[in-house]
Amino acid sequence: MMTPDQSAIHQSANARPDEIRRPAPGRPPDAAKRRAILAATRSVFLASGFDGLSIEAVAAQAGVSKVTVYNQFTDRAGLLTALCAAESEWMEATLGDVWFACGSFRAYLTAGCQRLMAFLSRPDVMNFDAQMQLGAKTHGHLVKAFFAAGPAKLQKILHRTMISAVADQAITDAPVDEMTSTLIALLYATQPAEVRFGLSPPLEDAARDAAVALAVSRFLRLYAP
Amino acid sequence: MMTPDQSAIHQSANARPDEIRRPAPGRPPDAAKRRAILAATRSVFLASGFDGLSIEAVAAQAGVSKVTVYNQFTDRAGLLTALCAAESEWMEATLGDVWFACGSFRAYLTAGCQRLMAFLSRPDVMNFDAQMQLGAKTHGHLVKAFFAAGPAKLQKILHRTMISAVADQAITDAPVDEMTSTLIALLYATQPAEVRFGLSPPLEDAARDAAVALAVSRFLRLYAP
DNA sequence: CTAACATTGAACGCTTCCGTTCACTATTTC
DNA sequence: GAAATAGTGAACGGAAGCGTTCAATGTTAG
Repeated sequence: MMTPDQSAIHQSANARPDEIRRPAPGRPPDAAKRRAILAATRSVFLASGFDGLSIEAVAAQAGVSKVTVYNQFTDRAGLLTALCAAESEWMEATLGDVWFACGSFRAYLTAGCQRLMAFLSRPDVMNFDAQMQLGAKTHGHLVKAFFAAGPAKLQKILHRTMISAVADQAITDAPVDEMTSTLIALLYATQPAEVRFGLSPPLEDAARDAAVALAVSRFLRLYAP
Repeated sequence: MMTPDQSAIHQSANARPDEIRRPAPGRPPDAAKRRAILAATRSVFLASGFDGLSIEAVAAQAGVSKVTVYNQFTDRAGLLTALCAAESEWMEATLGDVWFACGSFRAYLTAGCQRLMAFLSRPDVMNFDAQMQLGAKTHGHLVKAFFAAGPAKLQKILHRTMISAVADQAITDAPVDEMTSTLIALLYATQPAEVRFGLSPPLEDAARDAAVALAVSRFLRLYAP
Protein backbone atom coordinates (compact mmCIF):
# COMPACT_ATOMS: atom_id res chain seq x y z
CA MET A 1 0.00 0.00 0.00
CA MET A 2 3.05 2.21 0.28
CA THR A 3 4.15 2.38 -3.34
CA PRO A 4 1.68 0.54 -5.55
CA ASP A 5 2.61 2.66 -8.55
CA GLN A 6 5.53 4.70 -7.17
CA SER A 7 4.40 7.84 -8.93
CA ALA A 8 1.39 8.51 -11.08
CA ILE A 9 3.30 11.20 -12.93
CA HIS A 10 5.35 8.88 -15.06
CA GLN A 11 2.53 6.41 -15.51
CA SER A 12 2.37 6.80 -19.27
CA ALA A 13 6.12 6.73 -19.56
CA ASN A 14 6.26 3.53 -17.53
CA ALA A 15 3.56 1.76 -19.57
CA ARG A 16 4.67 -1.62 -20.83
CA PRO A 17 5.71 -1.34 -24.48
CA ASP A 18 3.88 -4.57 -25.42
CA GLU A 19 0.49 -3.48 -24.12
CA ILE A 20 0.42 0.15 -25.16
CA ARG A 21 -2.82 2.04 -25.70
CA ARG A 22 -4.79 -0.40 -23.62
CA PRO A 23 -6.81 1.91 -21.37
CA ALA A 24 -7.02 0.97 -17.73
CA PRO A 25 -10.40 -0.33 -16.54
CA GLY A 26 -12.60 1.83 -14.38
CA ARG A 27 -12.91 5.56 -14.07
CA PRO A 28 -9.75 7.40 -15.13
CA PRO A 29 -8.12 10.03 -12.89
CA ASP A 30 -9.32 13.55 -13.50
CA ALA A 31 -6.53 15.39 -15.33
CA ALA A 32 -8.00 18.81 -14.58
CA LYS A 33 -7.99 18.08 -10.86
CA ARG A 34 -4.45 16.85 -11.14
CA ARG A 35 -3.47 20.17 -12.68
CA ALA A 36 -5.38 22.06 -10.01
CA ILE A 37 -3.59 20.10 -7.29
CA LEU A 38 -0.19 20.83 -8.81
CA ALA A 39 -0.99 24.52 -9.11
CA ALA A 40 -2.16 24.64 -5.51
CA THR A 41 0.93 22.72 -4.43
CA ARG A 42 3.15 25.27 -6.10
CA SER A 43 1.33 28.13 -4.47
CA VAL A 44 1.49 26.59 -1.01
CA PHE A 45 5.09 25.54 -1.52
CA LEU A 46 6.18 29.07 -2.40
CA ALA A 47 4.86 30.27 0.92
CA SER A 48 5.71 27.29 3.11
CA GLY A 49 8.68 25.44 1.62
CA PHE A 50 9.46 21.74 1.68
CA ASP A 51 8.61 21.00 5.28
CA GLY A 52 5.84 23.50 5.82
CA LEU A 53 3.78 22.28 2.88
CA SER A 54 0.39 21.26 4.25
CA ILE A 55 -1.48 18.67 2.22
CA GLU A 56 -4.77 19.81 3.70
CA ALA A 57 -4.04 23.35 2.53
CA VAL A 58 -3.23 22.04 -0.94
CA ALA A 59 -6.46 20.07 -1.12
CA ALA A 60 -8.49 23.05 0.07
CA GLN A 61 -6.86 25.48 -2.34
CA ALA A 62 -7.30 23.03 -5.22
CA GLY A 63 -10.97 22.57 -4.35
CA VAL A 64 -10.46 18.86 -4.03
CA SER A 65 -10.81 16.16 -1.42
CA LYS A 66 -7.73 15.24 0.54
CA VAL A 67 -8.12 11.61 -0.55
CA THR A 68 -7.88 12.68 -4.18
CA VAL A 69 -4.50 14.20 -3.50
CA TYR A 70 -3.25 10.96 -1.99
CA ASN A 71 -4.85 9.01 -4.77
CA GLN A 72 -3.12 10.96 -7.51
CA PHE A 73 0.24 11.53 -5.83
CA THR A 74 0.56 8.67 -3.35
CA ASP A 75 2.48 10.65 -0.86
CA ARG A 76 3.81 13.97 0.39
CA ALA A 77 7.11 13.05 -1.25
CA GLY A 78 5.27 12.22 -4.48
CA LEU A 79 3.63 15.61 -4.44
CA LEU A 80 6.95 17.40 -4.01
CA THR A 81 8.58 15.25 -6.66
CA ALA A 82 5.82 16.01 -9.15
CA LEU A 83 6.00 19.70 -8.34
CA CYS A 84 9.75 19.87 -8.88
CA ALA A 85 9.49 17.83 -12.05
CA ALA A 86 6.86 20.14 -13.47
CA GLU A 87 8.79 23.23 -12.48
CA SER A 88 12.01 21.86 -13.91
CA GLU A 89 10.33 20.96 -17.18
CA TRP A 90 8.75 24.39 -17.44
CA MET A 91 11.98 26.16 -16.66
CA GLU A 92 14.04 24.08 -19.05
CA ALA A 93 11.59 24.72 -21.86
CA THR A 94 11.41 28.44 -21.14
CA LEU A 95 15.17 28.88 -20.94
CA GLY A 96 15.49 27.31 -24.36
CA ASP A 97 12.64 29.20 -26.00
CA VAL A 98 14.16 32.53 -25.11
CA TRP A 99 16.92 32.47 -27.70
CA PHE A 100 16.43 32.96 -31.41
CA ALA A 101 18.33 34.70 -34.16
CA CYS A 102 18.44 38.48 -34.48
CA GLY A 103 20.69 40.91 -36.28
CA SER A 104 24.04 41.64 -34.68
CA PHE A 105 25.46 39.66 -31.79
CA ARG A 106 24.66 42.57 -29.52
CA ALA A 107 21.04 42.59 -30.66
CA TYR A 108 20.79 38.84 -30.30
CA LEU A 109 22.31 38.82 -26.84
CA THR A 110 20.30 41.81 -25.66
CA ALA A 111 16.95 40.46 -26.81
CA GLY A 112 17.66 37.00 -25.44
CA CYS A 113 18.76 38.31 -22.05
CA GLN A 114 15.73 40.57 -21.86
CA ARG A 115 13.37 37.67 -22.43
CA LEU A 116 15.42 35.61 -20.03
CA MET A 117 15.21 38.15 -17.25
CA ALA A 118 11.52 38.73 -17.87
CA PHE A 119 11.16 35.13 -16.78
CA LEU A 120 13.82 34.86 -14.07
CA SER A 121 12.84 38.07 -12.31
CA ARG A 122 9.28 36.96 -11.75
CA PRO A 123 8.61 36.95 -8.00
CA ASP A 124 7.31 33.42 -8.03
CA VAL A 125 10.32 32.13 -9.95
CA MET A 126 12.72 33.88 -7.59
CA ASN A 127 10.78 32.51 -4.66
CA PHE A 128 11.01 28.98 -5.98
CA ASP A 129 14.72 29.52 -6.40
CA ALA A 130 15.13 30.59 -2.78
CA GLN A 131 13.16 27.60 -1.53
CA MET A 132 15.41 25.32 -3.53
CA GLN A 133 18.52 26.86 -2.01
CA LEU A 134 17.12 26.17 1.44
CA GLY A 135 16.08 22.62 0.61
CA ALA A 136 19.60 21.50 -0.21
CA LYS A 137 20.23 19.69 3.08
CA THR A 138 16.96 17.82 3.31
CA HIS A 139 15.89 17.31 -0.31
CA GLY A 140 19.10 17.18 -2.31
CA HIS A 141 17.67 14.91 -4.99
CA LEU A 142 14.92 17.34 -5.92
CA VAL A 143 17.25 20.33 -5.81
CA LYS A 144 19.67 18.49 -8.06
CA ALA A 145 17.02 17.91 -10.71
CA PHE A 146 15.90 21.52 -10.53
CA PHE A 147 19.48 22.71 -10.76
CA ALA A 148 20.13 20.63 -13.85
CA ALA A 149 17.04 21.98 -15.61
CA GLY A 150 17.59 25.56 -14.45
CA PRO A 151 20.94 27.14 -13.61
CA ALA A 152 23.03 24.37 -15.18
CA LYS A 153 21.10 24.47 -18.42
CA LEU A 154 21.33 28.24 -18.59
CA GLN A 155 25.05 27.99 -18.10
CA LYS A 156 25.30 25.48 -20.93
CA ILE A 157 23.26 27.65 -23.27
CA LEU A 158 25.37 30.71 -22.58
CA HIS A 159 28.50 28.62 -22.87
CA ARG A 160 27.57 27.58 -26.40
CA THR A 161 26.58 31.12 -27.25
CA MET A 162 29.97 32.40 -26.15
CA ILE A 163 31.84 29.77 -28.12
CA SER A 164 30.05 30.60 -31.33
CA ALA A 165 30.46 34.32 -30.66
CA VAL A 166 34.17 33.83 -30.26
CA ALA A 167 34.24 31.88 -33.51
CA ASP A 168 32.40 34.73 -35.23
CA GLN A 169 34.86 37.17 -33.68
CA ALA A 170 32.00 39.02 -32.04
CA ILE A 171 33.92 38.90 -28.76
CA THR A 172 37.51 38.20 -27.79
CA ASP A 173 38.61 34.67 -27.02
CA ALA A 174 38.81 35.17 -23.26
CA PRO A 175 38.06 32.09 -21.13
CA VAL A 176 34.50 31.07 -21.92
CA ASP A 177 33.62 30.16 -18.34
CA GLU A 178 34.76 33.54 -17.13
CA MET A 179 32.64 35.33 -19.71
CA THR A 180 29.62 33.22 -18.93
CA SER A 181 29.74 33.79 -15.20
CA THR A 182 30.42 37.48 -15.74
CA LEU A 183 27.36 37.85 -17.94
CA ILE A 184 25.20 36.02 -15.41
CA ALA A 185 26.52 38.25 -12.64
CA LEU A 186 25.80 41.41 -14.60
CA LEU A 187 22.30 40.18 -15.33
CA TYR A 188 21.83 39.35 -11.67
CA ALA A 189 22.72 42.89 -10.71
CA THR A 190 19.82 43.97 -12.91
CA GLN A 191 17.47 43.15 -10.05
CA PRO A 192 17.83 45.70 -7.23
CA ALA A 193 18.45 44.27 -3.77
CA GLU A 194 15.28 45.88 -2.40
CA VAL A 195 13.25 43.89 -4.91
CA ARG A 196 15.00 40.65 -4.03
CA PHE A 197 13.99 41.13 -0.41
CA GLY A 198 10.43 42.03 -1.35
CA LEU A 199 10.79 45.57 -0.03
CA SER A 200 10.10 47.18 -3.40
CA PRO A 201 7.75 46.09 -6.18
CA PRO A 202 9.35 44.38 -9.20
CA LEU A 203 10.72 46.54 -11.99
CA GLU A 204 8.40 47.54 -14.81
CA ASP A 205 9.06 45.75 -18.09
CA ALA A 206 10.62 48.79 -19.71
CA ALA A 207 12.92 49.50 -16.77
CA ARG A 208 14.00 45.89 -16.64
CA ASP A 209 14.72 45.81 -20.36
CA ALA A 210 16.76 48.98 -20.07
CA ALA A 211 18.77 47.57 -17.16
CA VAL A 212 19.44 44.37 -19.08
CA ALA A 213 20.55 46.31 -22.14
CA LEU A 214 22.92 48.23 -19.91
CA ALA A 215 24.28 45.03 -18.44
CA VAL A 216 24.92 43.64 -21.92
CA SER A 217 26.70 46.85 -22.78
CA ARG A 218 29.01 46.46 -19.82
CA PHE A 219 29.60 42.86 -20.81
CA LEU A 220 30.53 43.84 -24.36
CA ARG A 221 32.72 46.63 -23.07
CA LEU A 222 34.65 43.97 -21.16
CA TYR A 223 34.87 41.46 -23.96
CA ALA A 224 34.63 43.37 -27.23
CA PRO A 225 37.43 42.39 -29.63
CA MET B 1 0.40 39.01 31.47
CA MET B 2 0.81 39.47 27.76
CA THR B 3 3.51 42.11 27.63
CA PRO B 4 4.73 42.91 31.14
CA ASP B 5 8.08 44.07 29.85
CA GLN B 6 7.52 44.00 26.07
CA SER B 7 10.98 42.67 25.35
CA ALA B 8 13.77 41.77 27.70
CA ILE B 9 16.32 42.50 24.99
CA HIS B 10 16.20 46.25 25.29
CA GLN B 11 15.76 46.19 29.03
CA SER B 12 18.98 48.04 29.76
CA ALA B 13 18.37 50.51 26.95
CA ASN B 14 14.87 51.21 28.28
CA ALA B 15 16.02 51.80 31.88
CA ARG B 16 14.74 55.06 33.28
CA PRO B 17 17.51 57.67 33.23
CA ASP B 18 16.64 58.91 36.75
CA GLU B 19 16.94 55.54 38.42
CA ILE B 20 19.94 54.09 36.64
CA ARG B 21 22.16 51.45 38.23
CA ARG B 22 19.45 50.39 40.61
CA PRO B 23 19.52 46.58 40.22
CA ALA B 24 16.20 44.82 39.97
CA PRO B 25 15.17 42.79 43.01
CA GLY B 26 15.24 39.01 42.90
CA ARG B 27 17.34 36.62 40.90
CA PRO B 28 18.63 38.14 37.66
CA PRO B 29 18.13 36.39 34.30
CA ASP B 30 20.94 34.11 33.27
CA ALA B 31 22.87 35.84 30.48
CA ALA B 32 24.62 32.65 29.43
CA LYS B 33 21.31 30.88 28.94
CA ARG B 34 20.03 33.84 27.00
CA ARG B 35 22.98 33.52 24.65
CA ALA B 36 22.45 29.77 24.38
CA ILE B 37 18.81 30.32 23.50
CA LEU B 38 19.68 32.86 20.82
CA ALA B 39 22.29 30.54 19.35
CA ALA B 40 19.82 27.66 19.29
CA THR B 41 17.18 29.92 17.77
CA ARG B 42 19.54 30.85 14.98
CA SER B 43 20.37 27.23 14.30
CA VAL B 44 16.73 26.15 14.24
CA PHE B 45 15.73 29.19 12.21
CA LEU B 46 18.30 28.44 9.50
CA ALA B 47 16.71 25.05 9.02
CA SER B 48 13.06 25.91 9.58
CA GLY B 49 12.48 29.55 8.72
CA PHE B 50 10.07 32.01 10.29
CA ASP B 51 7.02 29.80 10.50
CA GLY B 52 8.70 26.46 11.04
CA LEU B 53 10.67 27.59 14.08
CA SER B 54 9.73 25.31 16.95
CA ILE B 55 10.16 26.78 20.41
CA GLU B 56 10.40 23.33 21.93
CA ALA B 57 13.26 22.54 19.55
CA VAL B 58 14.98 25.76 20.53
CA ALA B 59 14.63 24.99 24.24
CA ALA B 60 15.92 21.46 23.76
CA GLN B 61 18.89 22.54 21.66
CA ALA B 62 19.74 25.29 24.13
CA GLY B 63 19.59 22.82 27.00
CA VAL B 64 17.01 24.96 28.73
CA SER B 65 13.47 24.66 29.98
CA LYS B 66 10.74 25.86 27.68
CA VAL B 67 9.50 28.22 30.37
CA THR B 68 12.88 29.94 30.43
CA VAL B 69 12.54 30.74 26.76
CA TYR B 70 9.15 32.35 27.35
CA ASN B 71 10.50 34.08 30.43
CA GLN B 72 13.40 35.69 28.59
CA PHE B 73 11.71 36.39 25.26
CA THR B 74 8.03 36.67 26.09
CA ASP B 75 6.88 35.27 22.82
CA ARG B 76 7.63 33.58 19.55
CA ALA B 77 7.65 37.01 17.95
CA GLY B 78 10.02 38.28 20.62
CA LEU B 79 12.38 35.42 19.89
CA LEU B 80 12.41 36.20 16.18
CA THR B 81 12.83 39.90 16.83
CA ALA B 82 15.79 39.29 19.12
CA LEU B 83 17.34 36.91 16.60
CA CYS B 84 17.06 39.39 13.74
CA ALA B 85 18.36 42.21 15.92
CA ALA B 86 21.40 40.19 16.94
CA GLU B 87 22.07 39.08 13.38
CA SER B 88 21.68 42.60 12.06
CA GLU B 89 24.03 44.00 14.68
CA TRP B 90 26.61 41.33 13.95
CA MET B 91 26.37 41.84 10.22
CA GLU B 92 26.56 45.62 10.43
CA ALA B 93 29.66 45.43 12.64
CA THR B 94 31.34 42.86 10.41
CA LEU B 95 30.65 44.76 7.20
CA GLY B 96 32.30 47.82 8.70
CA ASP B 97 35.31 46.03 10.19
CA VAL B 98 36.28 44.60 6.85
CA TRP B 99 37.68 47.81 5.37
CA PHE B 100 40.95 49.43 6.36
CA ALA B 101 43.72 51.21 4.52
CA CYS B 102 46.19 49.38 2.30
CA GLY B 103 48.56 50.44 -0.42
CA SER B 104 47.06 51.10 -3.83
CA PHE B 105 43.33 51.36 -4.47
CA ARG B 106 43.47 47.98 -6.10
CA ALA B 107 45.13 46.45 -3.06
CA TYR B 108 42.67 48.15 -0.74
CA LEU B 109 39.65 47.05 -2.73
CA THR B 110 40.92 43.52 -3.22
CA ALA B 111 41.74 42.93 0.42
CA GLY B 112 38.46 44.44 1.59
CA CYS B 113 36.39 42.40 -0.84
CA GLN B 114 38.23 39.24 0.12
CA ARG B 115 37.44 39.77 3.79
CA LEU B 116 33.92 40.72 2.84
CA MET B 117 33.31 37.57 0.84
CA ALA B 118 34.93 35.41 3.50
CA PHE B 119 31.99 36.52 5.62
CA LEU B 120 29.19 36.68 3.07
CA SER B 121 29.95 33.30 1.51
CA ARG B 122 29.60 31.45 4.78
CA PRO B 123 26.85 28.85 4.38
CA ASP B 124 25.02 30.03 7.46
CA VAL B 125 25.11 33.66 6.36
CA MET B 126 23.82 32.77 2.91
CA ASN B 127 21.15 30.62 4.50
CA PHE B 128 19.99 33.47 6.70
CA ASP B 129 19.87 35.65 3.62
CA ALA B 130 17.63 33.19 1.80
CA GLN B 131 15.28 32.91 4.77
CA MET B 132 15.01 36.69 4.84
CA GLN B 133 14.11 36.82 1.17
CA LEU B 134 11.31 34.34 1.81
CA GLY B 135 10.03 36.13 4.89
CA ALA B 136 9.28 39.35 3.06
CA LYS B 137 5.53 38.78 2.82
CA THR B 138 4.91 37.71 6.37
CA HIS B 139 7.62 39.48 8.39
CA GLY B 140 8.43 42.63 6.47
CA HIS B 141 9.44 44.60 9.59
CA LEU B 142 12.19 42.15 10.50
CA VAL B 143 13.38 41.84 6.92
CA LYS B 144 13.54 45.60 6.66
CA ALA B 145 15.80 45.89 9.70
CA PHE B 146 18.05 43.15 8.41
CA PHE B 147 18.19 44.77 5.01
CA ALA B 148 19.21 48.11 6.48
CA ALA B 149 22.01 46.54 8.51
CA GLY B 150 23.16 44.24 5.71
CA PRO B 151 22.74 44.89 1.99
CA ALA B 152 21.87 48.57 2.38
CA LYS B 153 24.84 49.27 4.59
CA LEU B 154 27.17 47.42 2.24
CA GLN B 155 25.84 49.50 -0.61
CA LYS B 156 26.50 52.69 1.35
CA ILE B 157 30.03 51.64 2.23
CA LEU B 158 30.87 50.83 -1.37
CA HIS B 159 29.18 54.02 -2.49
CA ARG B 160 31.50 56.10 -0.31
CA THR B 161 34.47 54.05 -1.42
CA MET B 162 33.66 54.74 -5.06
CA ILE B 163 33.24 58.45 -4.49
CA SER B 164 36.60 58.81 -2.81
CA ALA B 165 38.23 56.62 -5.46
CA VAL B 166 36.83 58.88 -8.14
CA ALA B 167 38.17 61.89 -6.26
CA ASP B 168 41.59 60.23 -6.11
CA GLN B 169 41.31 59.46 -9.83
CA ALA B 170 41.74 55.78 -9.07
CA ILE B 171 38.72 55.09 -11.29
CA THR B 172 36.81 57.04 -13.90
CA ASP B 173 33.87 59.15 -12.87
CA ALA B 174 31.22 56.84 -14.22
CA PRO B 175 27.88 56.81 -12.36
CA VAL B 176 28.64 55.69 -8.82
CA ASP B 177 25.51 53.57 -8.46
CA GLU B 178 26.34 51.71 -11.61
CA MET B 179 29.86 50.98 -10.40
CA THR B 180 28.63 49.86 -7.01
CA SER B 181 26.05 47.45 -8.33
CA THR B 182 28.50 46.13 -10.88
CA LEU B 183 31.09 45.38 -8.22
CA ILE B 184 28.51 43.63 -6.07
CA ALA B 185 27.41 41.57 -9.04
CA LEU B 186 30.94 40.56 -9.90
CA LEU B 187 31.54 39.56 -6.29
CA TYR B 188 28.31 37.61 -6.28
CA ALA B 189 29.47 35.62 -9.30
CA THR B 190 32.45 34.60 -7.20
CA GLN B 191 30.26 31.95 -5.57
CA PRO B 192 29.55 29.13 -8.05
CA ALA B 193 25.91 28.27 -8.54
CA GLU B 194 26.45 24.70 -7.35
CA VAL B 195 27.63 26.03 -4.02
CA ARG B 196 24.65 28.34 -3.67
CA PHE B 197 22.36 25.33 -4.06
CA GLY B 198 24.36 23.27 -1.62
CA LEU B 199 25.38 20.78 -4.28
CA SER B 200 29.08 21.44 -3.86
CA PRO B 201 31.08 22.28 -0.74
CA PRO B 202 32.06 25.92 -0.24
CA LEU B 203 35.21 27.19 -1.88
CA GLU B 204 38.49 26.94 0.01
CA ASP B 205 39.81 30.23 1.34
CA ALA B 206 42.55 30.45 -1.27
CA ALA B 207 40.21 29.70 -4.16
CA ARG B 208 37.71 32.26 -2.91
CA ASP B 209 40.40 34.91 -2.52
CA ALA B 210 41.63 34.21 -6.03
CA ALA B 211 38.11 34.47 -7.44
CA VAL B 212 37.55 37.76 -5.65
CA ALA B 213 40.85 39.15 -6.89
CA LEU B 214 39.76 38.21 -10.40
CA ALA B 215 36.41 39.92 -9.92
CA VAL B 216 38.15 43.09 -8.76
CA SER B 217 40.38 42.89 -11.83
CA ARG B 218 37.35 42.77 -14.09
CA PHE B 219 35.85 45.67 -12.21
CA LEU B 220 38.98 47.77 -12.63
CA ARG B 221 39.19 46.79 -16.29
CA LEU B 222 35.73 48.26 -16.69
CA TYR B 223 36.33 51.44 -14.71
CA ALA B 224 40.06 52.15 -14.81
CA PRO B 225 40.73 55.76 -15.85
C1' DC C 1 -25.42 -4.87 -16.06
C1' DT C 2 -21.04 -5.55 -13.89
C1' DA C 3 -16.42 -4.92 -12.53
C1' DA C 4 -13.08 -1.43 -11.61
C1' DC C 5 -11.51 2.70 -10.38
C1' DA C 6 -12.14 7.94 -8.90
C1' DT C 7 -14.07 11.20 -5.90
C1' DT C 8 -16.32 12.88 -1.87
C1' DG C 9 -17.20 13.97 3.04
C1' DA C 10 -16.58 12.60 7.32
C1' DA C 11 -14.53 10.43 10.73
C1' DC C 12 -10.53 7.90 12.84
C1' DG C 13 -6.11 7.59 16.02
C1' DC C 14 -1.82 9.64 16.16
C1' DT C 15 1.73 13.00 16.60
C1' DT C 16 3.65 17.61 17.29
C1' DC C 17 3.61 21.92 19.03
C1' DC C 18 1.43 25.75 21.21
C1' DG C 19 1.17 28.83 25.36
C1' DT C 20 0.08 28.26 30.17
C1' DT C 21 0.02 26.53 34.82
C1' DC C 22 1.76 24.22 38.84
C1' DA C 23 4.90 23.05 42.69
C1' DC C 24 9.48 23.26 43.73
C1' DT C 25 14.25 24.85 43.96
C1' DA C 26 17.97 28.46 43.23
C1' DT C 27 19.75 33.03 43.53
C1' DT C 28 19.76 37.83 44.52
C1' DT C 29 18.47 42.34 47.15
C1' DC C 30 16.81 44.49 51.15
C1' DG D 1 15.73 36.33 57.84
C1' DA D 2 11.87 37.96 53.97
C1' DA D 3 10.63 39.27 49.35
C1' DA D 4 11.21 38.86 44.64
C1' DT D 5 12.54 36.89 40.57
C1' DA D 6 14.66 32.92 37.56
C1' DG D 7 14.82 28.28 36.38
C1' DT D 8 13.17 23.28 36.29
C1' DG D 9 10.21 19.39 35.05
C1' DA D 10 5.90 17.92 34.36
C1' DA D 11 1.44 18.28 33.08
C1' DC D 12 -2.53 20.65 30.95
C1' DG D 13 -6.27 21.68 27.01
C1' DG D 14 -6.31 22.87 22.51
C1' DA D 15 -5.09 23.37 17.67
C1' DA D 16 -3.38 21.49 13.45
C1' DG D 17 -1.86 18.23 10.44
C1' DC D 18 -0.74 13.57 9.30
C1' DG D 19 -2.04 9.26 6.66
C1' DT D 20 -5.90 6.06 6.74
C1' DT D 21 -10.53 4.14 6.59
C1' DC D 22 -15.38 3.92 5.46
C1' DA D 23 -19.79 4.25 2.93
C1' DA D 24 -21.73 6.42 -0.81
C1' DT D 25 -21.79 8.13 -5.45
C1' DG D 26 -19.76 9.12 -10.33
C1' DT D 27 -17.69 7.51 -14.39
C1' DT D 28 -15.58 4.28 -17.48
C1' DA D 29 -14.56 -0.31 -20.09
C1' DG D 30 -16.11 -4.74 -21.23
